[in-house]
Amino acid sequence: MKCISPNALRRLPVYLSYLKQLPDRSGNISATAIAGGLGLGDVQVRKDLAGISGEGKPKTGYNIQNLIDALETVLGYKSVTNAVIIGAGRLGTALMEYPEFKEYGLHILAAFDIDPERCSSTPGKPPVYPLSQLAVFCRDNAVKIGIITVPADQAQSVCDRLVENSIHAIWNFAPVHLHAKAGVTVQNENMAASIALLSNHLS
Amino acid sequence: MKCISPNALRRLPVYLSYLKQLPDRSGNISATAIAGGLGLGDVQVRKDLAGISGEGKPKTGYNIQNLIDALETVLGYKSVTNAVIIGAGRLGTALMEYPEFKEYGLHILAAFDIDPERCSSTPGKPPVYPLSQLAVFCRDNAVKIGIITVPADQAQSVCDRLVENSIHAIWNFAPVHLHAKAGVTVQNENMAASIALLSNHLS
DNA sequence: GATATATCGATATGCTTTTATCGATATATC
DNA sequence: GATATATCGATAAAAGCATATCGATATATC
Repeated sequence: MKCISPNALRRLPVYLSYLKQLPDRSGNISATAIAGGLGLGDVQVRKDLAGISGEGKPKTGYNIQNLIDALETVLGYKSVTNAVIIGAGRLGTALMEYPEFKEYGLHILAAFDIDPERCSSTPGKPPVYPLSQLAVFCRDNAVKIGIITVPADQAQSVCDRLVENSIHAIWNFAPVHLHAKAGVTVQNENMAASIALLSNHLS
Repeated sequence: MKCISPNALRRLPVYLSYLKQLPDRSGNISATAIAGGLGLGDVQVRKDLAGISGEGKPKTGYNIQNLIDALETVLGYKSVTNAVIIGAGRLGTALMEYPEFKEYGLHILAAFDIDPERCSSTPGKPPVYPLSQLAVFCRDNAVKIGIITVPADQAQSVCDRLVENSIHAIWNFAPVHLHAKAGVTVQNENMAASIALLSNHLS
């Protein structure tokens, strides 16, 4: 597989959601049209798509359905990735029920919390287990992604614990910057950074 | 004011939270130490800090408290920016009560929703008004940032409406890519992109 | 069938960001 | 006071991204 640059990878889901929003998905679409619809440069779109599709035709563009398929495959939406949530507070439970995750191939198997009061097992929702069961659960269920929604001061230790249990992809919503050994990807969902960009623009 | 690159700007809040976590904030710290603590390169940290502080001394580093002050000033945490939330659903209400925003100088004045059932006015919480009152409220309250937490299909029209009301900084949590005319910054909080980066790393 | 046009893919240019290198300097040690 | 060391700031090199340009090609029009 060709290597896709991180920046391009971030744009692919944007293309995908744009294509899925189209009223008519039969027929073709050009990179120029996608770029116009999203407010991006046409060359950039073409280059990003060239990396994953390779079936663009001059004058006509790309077959929309094939492009959607290719994007979903590259983005892993067609396969299922198992994940767990650590921290069943307000944000954790909100994410547990976030309907879009299914579309993205992300399957939340369970959540974990130190507080026994939060542990529960409602039908139709992912169960919440005590944190002590994390290690066994990860080993038995091929968990690939750990989602951290604990308070800031506990986040790094939870992160370490996930890494110990062979989880190499971590998605952190706690307002701290986590890091882990090489080979482990940590995606820090940084609200403060977003605010910084916005307020910098205002001044 | 010197211009800070967007990437550097995203790192500044990370430095700030690292410094605030230190057990002892008196005394000095070197760029090398910060870099080590965060898993970044020392040159990068030094360069980022040079852009905002300019008071690093060889051998000793930076005065921690001064650095915190400088970071908070640059990031706008010392001044207050007024914001409104459009969409008082689950995510919207979660953000309304997100305690970190205060720290970041972001003041959520109110939320708006089309559903009258969601409109309310509880003491101690930001009020939720009908969407029809948005224009007047924005004009009267110096609102600078609009936070969008409506469903995907309504997000772009809400965005356009905010722009019409002279709001030039928009923070979008709906799972679509919004865009606006030049001069308006749109920060798309893209969950799908984060998942893409994680699952790409796994494969 | 010839011509025109939209669009692709590739190559090249320019810009931004990161990383490396090096002299200068503040403190510590002898 | 001389020497050693950690660290800064600046400059330079490298890498990564975005944008521009151009020939090639599929379709449409005459």
